[in-house]
Amino acid sequence: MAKGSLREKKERQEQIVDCLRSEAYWTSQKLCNHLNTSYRTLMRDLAELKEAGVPIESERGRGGGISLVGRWGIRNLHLNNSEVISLLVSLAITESIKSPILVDNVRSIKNRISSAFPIEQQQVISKIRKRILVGNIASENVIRSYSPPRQSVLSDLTDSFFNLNKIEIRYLSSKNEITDRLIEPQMLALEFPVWYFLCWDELRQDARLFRIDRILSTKKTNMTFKIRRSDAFMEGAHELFNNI
Amino acid sequence: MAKGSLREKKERQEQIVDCLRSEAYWTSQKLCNHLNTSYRTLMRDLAELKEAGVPIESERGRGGGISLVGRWGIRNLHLNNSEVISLLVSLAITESIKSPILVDNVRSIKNRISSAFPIEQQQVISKIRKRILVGNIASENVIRSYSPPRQSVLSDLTDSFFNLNKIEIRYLSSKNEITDRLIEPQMLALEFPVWYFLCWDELRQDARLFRIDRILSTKKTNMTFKIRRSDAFMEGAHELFNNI
DNA sequence: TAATATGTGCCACTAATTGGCATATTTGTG
DNA sequence: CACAAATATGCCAATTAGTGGCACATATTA
Repeated sequence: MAKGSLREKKERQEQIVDCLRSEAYWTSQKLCNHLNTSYRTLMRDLAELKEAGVPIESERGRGGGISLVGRWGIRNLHLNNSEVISLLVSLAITESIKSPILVDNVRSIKNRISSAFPIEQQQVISKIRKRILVGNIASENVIRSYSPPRQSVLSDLTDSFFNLNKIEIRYLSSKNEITDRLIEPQMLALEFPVWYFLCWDELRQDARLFRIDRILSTKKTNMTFKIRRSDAFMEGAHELFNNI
Repeated sequence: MAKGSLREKKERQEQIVDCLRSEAYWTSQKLCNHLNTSYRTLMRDLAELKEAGVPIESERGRGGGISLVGRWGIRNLHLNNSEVISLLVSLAITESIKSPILVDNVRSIKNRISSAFPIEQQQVISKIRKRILVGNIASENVIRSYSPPRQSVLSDLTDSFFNLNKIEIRYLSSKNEITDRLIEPQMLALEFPVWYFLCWDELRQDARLFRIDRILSTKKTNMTFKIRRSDAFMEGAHELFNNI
């Protein structure tokens, strides 16, 4: 390549974004100087960055210049499956709270995060989102009777939920009766701060609701299950819950 | 460059990551084939990607291969100032709920998101984080008496909070007395779902707590203020609140 | 109208990228 | 233990993608 180019293209483009982030307004001259690069190359870089989706805005004419719209950027954030879900659930919770300080932003962030993933992953994420519901704060009664569930029970259940594995549970009903069940954890619902599993009960061949802290113990199985139509699990609860 | 190279480096490296995300295991041969590139170039790309922080793992020897650790990736997510804060607040809220399904992930995501920003921004973010507190769910009394604040009041207050501008407010005290005050919104605290502003009250020259839905109206000013030591605003509340 | 910005097409120069080859190095298997 | 299958690396010649300079277009403001 031509004279004076020491760093490589990629690095230089990152520098440009960093510059634009650190100060609100730049002119191309100032940037050329700062980066020690030619005007022509700068303009090419800017064009490439814009094409790549970096929200760079430029104003022509006297008093014009170059600026970055979202001046805060996340680069290269690698998350695993359950971290993505946590992130989305977290935003959904915040949204459901209708906390005025945040609510405007939260929805758009949720969508932006979702669409920041590659398309194939978006479909997977979207499927999981449909299986998680967030409602209102639980009633005082429920909150008072709520106790945090055991960690092992919890991880078994979430595994089972994500991997679509049937699971055996020992459950303490609200009438204080202990029963053993084989269930398909179809959906998850949150009524602050209590989680419920909306399940298909194999033995009773019907939909059942299980409060997570009332599940006493679990036993994994290798049997898999398929997602059922959500209608059965929602029965008039549509107004109470929202998908994440 | 040498034969058969149609796309550019950057694009090819993105393709590599996409491949690794779409399937759990690849061998270099398979990747070379798929990308129509030479082995040598592939290895160089992999090295570069690793250096750039992409969590690629490779196992040598028979049965070895190349894989991506976090197979879900966000690329190029551009957020503005308040969106970043919303995201972090949202995660903090989730964390404070101690919702067992998420709590393990949430803390690590929070940190990963924070550190995914350029260093200069990390400092700014960290300063704001110190000014936002999250406590427990408000008491039933408070929840019952809570009404969502007016949007205009809200946006004035958040502007004032982020830009460090003093602001005049008309406040309805818990004794139902209406007073006018000039305040510095130093900190924000959440007791689910109620937000409080921890402020320096100019006229009374003391720290005061304002419940957001009791602020009747606001009037912006151009006066700026400085962050004060948080001690005055916390007074024994340290155990009740956590920074986001 | 002049001054000051960004945006673009063209072209020659060249250094950064590429691919091939040889060679380590690691690991599992018969 | 020897062999096979994988990743990892150094070197070098070929070449192309990237660069910079120049001229010109276009937009905006004073």
